[in-house]
Amino acid sequence: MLQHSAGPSSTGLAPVTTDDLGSAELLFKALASERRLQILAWLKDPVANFPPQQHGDPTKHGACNLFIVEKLGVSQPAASRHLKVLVDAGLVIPTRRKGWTYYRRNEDALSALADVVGSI
Amino acid sequence: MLQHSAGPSSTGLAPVTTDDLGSAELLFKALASERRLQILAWLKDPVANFPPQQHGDPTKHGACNLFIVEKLGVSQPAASRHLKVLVDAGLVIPTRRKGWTYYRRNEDALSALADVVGSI
DNA sequence: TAGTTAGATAACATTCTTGCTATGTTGCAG
DNA sequence: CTGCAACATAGCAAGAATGTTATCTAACTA
Repeated sequence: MLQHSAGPSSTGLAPVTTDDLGSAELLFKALASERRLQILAWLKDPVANFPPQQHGDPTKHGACNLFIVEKLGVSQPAASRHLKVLVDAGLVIPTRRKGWTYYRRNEDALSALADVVGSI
Repeated sequence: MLQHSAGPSSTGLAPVTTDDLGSAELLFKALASERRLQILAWLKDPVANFPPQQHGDPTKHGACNLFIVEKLGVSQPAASRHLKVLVDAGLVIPTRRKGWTYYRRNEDALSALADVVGSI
């Protein structure tokens, strides 16, 4: 079971109720940032968008935090907080392995977004 | 910040390019507020959600500003600014008639949201 | 013309967001 | 154990968001 920080639920999937304005707001807030949208776009294809990783499978666990930091062009803590926003919204899944942390898209949550938008 | 100044277009339809992170950010910012989501939800059915209007056709032009202000429970200027954010994002269309202003959903723009979300 | 009403704008305070630097914390290497 | 690398957290400053009250403008009405 993939478990991490203080996500809204222990399943890693955002508990989206299509008529719950509060959780919809949380999702939209996470998306309301060009940097975070950029991260999500990059994570669509980690292999193409990031340097080759020696240590983790990009297609399986996602891109290494370091690469995201570097490509974002902001300080490491700033990037870290952006990633936390995405993780807290359930849109991205972190994996800690050895000394590194990998991030990948949560395609289930991203698909569920369509329902949320459809309910607006 | 991006350019936008006047309303995105005189047609009332947002110029959404699905791969433009900037305009997607603008849309999500507009949606990243429980109050504004609430307004959009109410405007789905103006007749059901607002008192009867003597002066404008709710189904045609939307709900009167006054009713939205009152139902939101915030001051008139605060509600006015929320509505402006929605209008600027192209999600809501204002109609000025006589002394009143009516607001209705821009269903075209709201439908286009699905594409934006699908492109994330 | 004067008064009233709808609604936008101005000015301001408070809170949230986002950037930074500095410092913890954790795990691997020597 | 000691040092280093990866990354999270703390603390702070600047800008944006959101609320307020006060004011301005436009249109209707007496």
